[in-house]
Amino acid sequence: LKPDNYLANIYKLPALQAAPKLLGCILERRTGHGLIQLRIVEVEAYHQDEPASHAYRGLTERTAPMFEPGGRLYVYFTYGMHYCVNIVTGAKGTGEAVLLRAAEPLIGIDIMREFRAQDSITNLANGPGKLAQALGVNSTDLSGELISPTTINLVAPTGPLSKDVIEAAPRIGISKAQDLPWRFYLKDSNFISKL
DNA sequence: CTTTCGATCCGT
DNA sequence: CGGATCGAAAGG
Repeated sequence: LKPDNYLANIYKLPALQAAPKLLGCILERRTGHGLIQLRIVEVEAYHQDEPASHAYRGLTERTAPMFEPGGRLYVYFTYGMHYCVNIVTGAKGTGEAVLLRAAEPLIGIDIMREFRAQDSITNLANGPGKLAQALGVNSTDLSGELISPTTINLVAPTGPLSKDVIEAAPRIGISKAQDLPWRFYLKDSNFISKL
């Protein structure tokens, strides 16, 4: 499979299957200040049949992007000050997405330091709000196309990850469905949220 | 219409 | 552990 087809097939999957496959993929964005790249190390799956998901109560103006075909972005604003970035997956009409929780900075580190007002590399994108801020995401980026030079791009890893470097655990910061182990992260990463 | 509370972060 | 800060969703 070519890299593009590789990702296109992941976008078609249900969020629960797509989530672990997005680990190791490279997130990139071209900003006015230069190129930013990060390696995804932690994600969470959400879908409409489960009460912790924004899509649980059906299609609303806010959650509409989750019901679009896989490959778009679902960006939401929360706690009065933070943005979070999701990759929508699945077919049109199914409300599901993968929350990007943490990533390892690779390229454009000084740009991210500026966006975050933070010097420590391990503290640039080790949380969903921090990750969005490191990418320079704001209200103009709500629910855009994923594959576009003006928004955010995803690049497949050089090779498939072996299953035993991935850990599954309960999701963070939710009050419902806390038992579901739908959070996935790379075991050996130093860039996970909640160190 | 009014109230509640969140897929968070940071400083204490 | 609590404050910041605001919009979506729940409640009356």
